[in-house]
Amino acid sequence: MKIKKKRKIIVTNALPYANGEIHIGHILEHIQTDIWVRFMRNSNHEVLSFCADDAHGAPIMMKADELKMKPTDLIGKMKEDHEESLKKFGIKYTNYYSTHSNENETLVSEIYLDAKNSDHIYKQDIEQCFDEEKKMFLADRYVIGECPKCGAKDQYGDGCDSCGATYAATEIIDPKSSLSGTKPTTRISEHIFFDLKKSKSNLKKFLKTASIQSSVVGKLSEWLEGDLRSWDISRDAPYFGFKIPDETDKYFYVWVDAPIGYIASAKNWAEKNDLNIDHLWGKNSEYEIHHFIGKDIIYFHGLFWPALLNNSNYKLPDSIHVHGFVSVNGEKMSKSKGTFITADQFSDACDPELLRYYFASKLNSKIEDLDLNLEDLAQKINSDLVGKFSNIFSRSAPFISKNNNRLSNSINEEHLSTCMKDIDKILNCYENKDFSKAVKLIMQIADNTNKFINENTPWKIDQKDALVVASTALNVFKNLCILLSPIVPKLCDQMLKMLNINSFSIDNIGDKMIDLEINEFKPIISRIEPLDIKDFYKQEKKMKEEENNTIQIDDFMKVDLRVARVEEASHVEGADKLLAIKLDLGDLGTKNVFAGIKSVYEPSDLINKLVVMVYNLAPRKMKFGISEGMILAASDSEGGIFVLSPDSGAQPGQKIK
RNA sequence: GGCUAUGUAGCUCAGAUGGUUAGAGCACAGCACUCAUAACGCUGGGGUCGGUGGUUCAAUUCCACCCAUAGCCA
Repeated sequence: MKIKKKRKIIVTNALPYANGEIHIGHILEHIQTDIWVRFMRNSNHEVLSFCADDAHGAPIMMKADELKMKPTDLIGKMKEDHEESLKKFGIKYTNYYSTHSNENETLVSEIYLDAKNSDHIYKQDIEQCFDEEKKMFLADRYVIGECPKCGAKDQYGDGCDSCGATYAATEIIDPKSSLSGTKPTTRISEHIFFDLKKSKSNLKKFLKTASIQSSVVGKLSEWLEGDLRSWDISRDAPYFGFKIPDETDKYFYVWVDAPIGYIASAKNWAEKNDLNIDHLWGKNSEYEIHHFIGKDIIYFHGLFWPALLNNSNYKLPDSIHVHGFVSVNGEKMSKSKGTFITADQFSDACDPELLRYYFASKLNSKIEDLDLNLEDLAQKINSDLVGKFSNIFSRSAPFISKNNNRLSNSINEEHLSTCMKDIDKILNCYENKDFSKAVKLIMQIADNTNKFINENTPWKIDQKDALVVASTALNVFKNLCILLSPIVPKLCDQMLKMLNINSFSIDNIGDKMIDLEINEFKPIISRIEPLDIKDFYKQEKKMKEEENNTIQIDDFMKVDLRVARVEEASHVEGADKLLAIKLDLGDLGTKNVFAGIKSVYEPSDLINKLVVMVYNLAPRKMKFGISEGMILAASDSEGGIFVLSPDSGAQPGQKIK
């Protein structure tokens, strides 16, 4: 292994939007980033990771309105939920912040004014649809009507799904506001633009120097050489966002403050740690800036963002890592198709770490979509993690156990060095985000080691020699744990703990475990059954039922309630709370029950009282005898026990319904 | 509509700067083993490499067109 220079790295993830839950599409990106971050840290580089909730924009304003909440309350709750969901997948950031913050507002103003002072900002009137009832300008997607080209109905204001035409929302025929249903009027408004053309030569330079996948550079160059339109960065009030300095009722478009939110998150952390943001992100910072994003937001990160930063005090990204989308069982993720899976739904149904392994086993550095195939997932976990990886420990353990859990004092060096030959290749794959290749190579080592055990048949030879075979296998296993730890950290941590090792550093790969005591093996991961999409919704359905807690009449009718007369009542010797009660149920005869009402009622108070009894409750054996039902009483944590009593006239044995 | 990516065994993917029988893992079948969580090992069946046409001595690999899927069109 080559000793590499320690790098200083800042990593960001695309900011989850604060109007919905984290879903497994988000999770793919966070897992990709997290694996890379963990690997780089294990390789002794310094890595800071920053993320935040993207908290501004019209959709959030409207969602808050719909839920009758203040936008700030909505985004506060969302941020908590998002962090909670990510945590379940083992994803944690150096700092997870919000774009709705003082730091961000300051930075946005600063960067905007720098752009303005360097003459990249201008104003221009534009025509826009206006909802007279809601008193607001409408984004194109909130205008619905007939396509002006082909006449297709119910098309959005920005383009036609049917014929593919693009047009302005003001051109649409018979337009309606999707907010109020009214016909929008057209109004003129002055908007503020960022002049992208002026950044063309700088952007060209940026594309040459930054480390970006070639196909992304190709796409960006194509845009760059095309018609570089200016970027409309203002929105009119009402809008949930930051006010533009020196303007009235003008707000920054959410996409201006979103990427600046990366820096704001870093700044928030820096200040808490007595550091200056310039040290992290200033033009002369030693830190490499790496953005991980999905292919849908290439334009923003590849053109607008560096253009905006050019005239600021902050450095441009060193690298942009773009990934594809997630599909589920071959279908696009969609709520209507029932293939939409949220992070929480997944973690309720399946160990989240298994998804980390599955995604890793399919991730590469290309911008390809990745299909989550649930049968494939189970297969991969069962054969790789259980059958190959964990199996090495499991099948070696009995021989070690026979030696009081002490490893042999010599091992098969030849096998060990055979297993080391691809280590550098594996580390390179990790660094280049070719996780699928890394996983493949790691599993090859596991395969070889299982074969090694097979060929040496430790069950047929002397215990002394068997111990050497098993100890050799465990030495390889320790390395496998370290190699897999960025992908499945929890699993590897548990495995290494059994080996009394607590470092994931790749430096430990060379170390040998000889004549050491380890802990008794316990199986940690077991085979799983393939999941069905429906499994993700079961839990939720159950929760909903519990929440509403409504029952059908049939459910109620299952409980057979009867009027009963207390015939006898007495203290129970040795019982602190119970009274023994004999109930008269008319034609139904008598029943004996115990009731926990001693603290409030004297037996004599109860004689001849009419009460309500659950007649068909299964008899329950208690310390003092069998209770054949229960009588109903009201109480809560505030205290009180109030036995229910039917009005006089009710007859013992009568059904209550 | 334009652009981009993808299309290789039942599944998930690798690969070929054009050249003898196209690879892996899983699944399946047979054999074997019993240390291991019905795990591991060996052997085998299975593919006109999305379609059509072209360039070439030779294409699955290059080119054109088409089809399918996904995304982007700020």
